[in-house]
Amino acid sequence: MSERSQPALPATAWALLGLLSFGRDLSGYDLRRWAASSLAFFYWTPAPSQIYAELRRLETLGLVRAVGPAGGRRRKQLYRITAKGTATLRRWLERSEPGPPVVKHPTALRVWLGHLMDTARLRELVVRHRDEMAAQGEAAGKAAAVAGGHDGWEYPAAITAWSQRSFRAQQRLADELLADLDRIAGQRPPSTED
Amino acid sequence: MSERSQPALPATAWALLGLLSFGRDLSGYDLRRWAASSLAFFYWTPAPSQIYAELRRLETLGLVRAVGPAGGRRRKQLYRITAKGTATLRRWLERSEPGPPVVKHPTALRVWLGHLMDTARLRELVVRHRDEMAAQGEAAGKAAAVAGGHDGWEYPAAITAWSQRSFRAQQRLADELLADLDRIAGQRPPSTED
DNA sequence: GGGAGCATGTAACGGGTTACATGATTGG
DNA sequence: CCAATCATGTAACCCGTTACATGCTCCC
Repeated sequence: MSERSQPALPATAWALLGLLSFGRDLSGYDLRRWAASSLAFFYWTPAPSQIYAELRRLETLGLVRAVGPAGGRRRKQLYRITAKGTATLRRWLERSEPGPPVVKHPTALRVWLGHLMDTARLRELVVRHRDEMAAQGEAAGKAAAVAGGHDGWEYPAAITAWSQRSFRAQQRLADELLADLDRIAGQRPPSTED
Repeated sequence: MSERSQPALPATAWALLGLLSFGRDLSGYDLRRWAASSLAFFYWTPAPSQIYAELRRLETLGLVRAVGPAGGRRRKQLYRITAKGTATLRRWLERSEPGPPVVKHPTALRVWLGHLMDTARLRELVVRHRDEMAAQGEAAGKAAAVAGGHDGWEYPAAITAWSQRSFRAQQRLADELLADLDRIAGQRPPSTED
């Protein structure tokens, strides 16, 4: 028991353990899809190859265990979290510091560099971003509805609802930004104002 | 002129060119600090070592040019964007597709896994997140005020103002999430409700 | 039987981080 | 003169992506 500090696993490992912590047996493929439709809203989706690689590592560490294909005949390797895996994840959640949310917003970057861009194109990019946020909001809403149905899924339901509200907020922010953009575009050209 | 498609530079390169596109001569150190106090709000801050490495690459590509230390005696290498650098950046802004904003939200991840956590600790994490958003909002507000002063900085001013509003929105979202958390915590234990 | 989606993987690459080292300059 | 900050860099590492390969299974 000299394992005082955590094994220092990469983010993918914690994400996968988290997905498995809800008690289902899942394949790499399942994990990818589920991550894409829930984790993706507030965290991130690892590439498939990374998922499979990480699953093998977790297995050698004894944090997950390969279980026989449930359905039967498909060549589909299912994984189940072990007691040790749950304990490790729980310890990580309790002990590690969350750190600040990381955002990387390509559209905002372009607005920031608006002085180098065509104003019409810039505006169009922001409009597309706003529409994208609306679409994401809908997707999150569906995920929230699904999670809300299950017993014991109160937390995923809460966080997907939060995601939905977050996307809606970003929609509004994009609209406000568009107003600012129009104001700037109206002032920039040698205008005949006043 | 066979350079039809972009040189496919990494994100750091575009960030640095962007910082330099405002016309000032900057050192690696300056770039780091300025990135940390503006770009960081909506994009990201590369590690110092990465900045210096990338600057050398940009120089060999002829996109930036080393200029003599302005102040004089300090051992401080300043860089200036070249005409080719501006043209390349401009072309990238016009041609490349922004892609979706990427968020990686460690606190949301923990809420999502709330079933493995102590409710009091979870609540505390969200409170800390909210306070952090408030602090960031203030920082963005200051950056917006600075940018608002300069002529020709309308776009940075707009995007920092947008950042500020974004942080405020996240504050509110965190408060709503706290309410949800309390609701869940109130229901979970074998309660005497009704 | 053939195509669409399922399912798992390999190999190469590089971007970015972490940790560390070094010296110069400034201010008390 | 000493400490703090400024300023630049090296070296090692590895996570994660991209591109590609493979075969299975279902269904028409």
